[in-house]
Amino acid sequence: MKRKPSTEAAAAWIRLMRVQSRVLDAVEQELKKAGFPPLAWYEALFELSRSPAGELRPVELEKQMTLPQYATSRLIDRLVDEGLAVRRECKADKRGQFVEITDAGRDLQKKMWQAYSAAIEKHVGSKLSDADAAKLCGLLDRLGCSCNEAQALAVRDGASTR
Amino acid sequence: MKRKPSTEAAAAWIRLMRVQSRVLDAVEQELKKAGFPPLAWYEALFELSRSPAGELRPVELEKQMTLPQYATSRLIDRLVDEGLAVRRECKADKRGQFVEITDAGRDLQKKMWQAYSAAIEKHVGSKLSDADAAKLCGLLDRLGCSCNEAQALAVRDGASTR
DNA sequence: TCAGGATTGATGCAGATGCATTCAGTGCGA
DNA sequence: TCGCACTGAATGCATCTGCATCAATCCTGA
Repeated sequence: MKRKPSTEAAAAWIRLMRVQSRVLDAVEQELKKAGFPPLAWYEALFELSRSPAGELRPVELEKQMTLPQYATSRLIDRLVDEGLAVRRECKADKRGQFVEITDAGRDLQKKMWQAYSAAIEKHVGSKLSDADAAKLCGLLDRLGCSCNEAQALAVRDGASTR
Repeated sequence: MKRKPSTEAAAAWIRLMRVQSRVLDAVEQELKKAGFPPLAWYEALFELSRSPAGELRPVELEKQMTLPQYATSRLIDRLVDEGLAVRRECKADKRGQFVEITDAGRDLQKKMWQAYSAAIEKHVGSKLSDADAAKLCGLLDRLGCSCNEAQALAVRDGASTR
């Protein structure tokens, strides 16, 4: 009789969990050692910087980053506290607001990309041929109902800014 | 000129992060909806239950689970609070202790496996052929300096208890 | 035009986490 | 056998997270 999750599926599951957490830890550690804030800040700054006017509604940011609403709200608090972004009122919808990246924010995003891209290369790029990386993408996409394209591009586009 | 992290590597990185978090969230949610504690509790109970005497030194547990020391200490606190494990003194090394799983702990571990295995099947098994799952394993292993075998077996062995 | 429901964003609270430190106990070398 | 470095485990503190809830505004349909 076949096992419910096959041996292979179970092994894939556990590796997905373990490997991701190892690799993520490694990358976060490198950022931290370089004196940078957590990855989430980078992601947020990146999303803001690549948006047309350098500003986004919190709701948008939330969607891009797949973060819960309250987490987004607090992340913005921190960015604002550090002068990396500012809140602007939204005339069209008075419930809402815009979050705009500041020059300091753009600057930090670029600096972080140096360290971030190096970490990706070290922990992923250098361990997989491009062809294998592409295969891995394909397999992962089958699990994730596909990351939306915007997100898939988040890192790649960043590359052009270095 | 080639980009430092190739497009493929960057895409693999971002998918690894996003897909893992989606899948993990989904699985954790199902456990929670079924009224169970978090996955970490299962892992700990599983490690304890499969150890020869049903007990482990916190240090061992820590290694199996790749958790920081203080996290292990607190996880054990919670297990003990809920009567799922007990702390026993370690005569051989008075600094240390043993953590022993209780009947209630074994029971919960088995019950959780029902929900857990179903969730793995739903979110991983059903989306990948066994051959693809194996391929995914192979690629992930290249990134993770390989999960150690014990860990790789954590889920699979559990299957035999259902 | 107004009631009622949906959306946007913030926040109080409880629990979890990371970090550094502490304390007890061990074992080795002088 | 003493001193000292190391190991095993707990904990105080600040921060972060998850959850539920709130207030404000918006939208829709009668």
